[in-house]
Amino acid sequence: MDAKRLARYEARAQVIKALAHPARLLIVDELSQVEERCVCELTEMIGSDMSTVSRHLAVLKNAGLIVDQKRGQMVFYRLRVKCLLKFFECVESVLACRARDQHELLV
Amino acid sequence: MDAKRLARYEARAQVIKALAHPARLLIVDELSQVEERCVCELTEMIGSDMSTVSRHLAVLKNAGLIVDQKRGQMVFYRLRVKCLLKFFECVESVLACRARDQHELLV
DNA sequence: AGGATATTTGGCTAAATTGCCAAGCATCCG
DNA sequence: CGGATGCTTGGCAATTTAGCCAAATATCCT
Repeated sequence: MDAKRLARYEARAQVIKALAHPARLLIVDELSQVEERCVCELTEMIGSDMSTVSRHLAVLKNAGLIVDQKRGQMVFYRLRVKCLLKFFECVESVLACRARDQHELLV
Repeated sequence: MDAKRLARYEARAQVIKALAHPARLLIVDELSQVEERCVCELTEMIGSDMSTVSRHLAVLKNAGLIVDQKRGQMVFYRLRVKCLLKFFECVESVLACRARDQHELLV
């Protein structure tokens, strides 16, 4: 694999890796529906320590998927790209396909 | 996060995690162009040990993204879902967005 | 049978990821 | 000022992931 091609796949992998966690998927899913959420709201929804959620948000931000905005003592996050729904449609079709095959095995 | 929602995000995360590696992205990219490839061809393209590539292929297969078919002593892999191109379009738009922002910082 | 080729798997080590607690920082309120 | 609130960061332990070599398996060829 030549250096240029490798660099491109590494850049893609970084973005995809940022999405590869249940809590971060919840965050992205939520932000695709409500414009913005503060850390405390997301922490409530996810149900783990706020420090953990803060780190998840940092991963998503670092990957360029979300942006933050501080207002008062709260920090609000929102999506930076809108195409993630198509993304998830594809993931769901993989899951549906897999479920169908497993069902056929049982018959 | 209730159990059902968690289960769904975990299933999604497993699929996405399978894609979150440069070598596996190369494999998927290649298979979106050429119908099928044997392990030896992919090993040649990636440039690491065949055992490593075989493990990457197992990850993708386990996630339901590719299927294998043995013919003679060779094993051929092909994509099981066709929607991955849309997937990558989205990733690319994230990267483009990020690049634009970084460029603006320099100006 | 016996050697060559293609692939997978076991075993190991190094590195990355995750999640919690505690501590730090900034902002608000009394 | 001083305490409370919202969030981030340092530090640590547990788990997962990645990649290599060597060994095992399967198929092909002679």
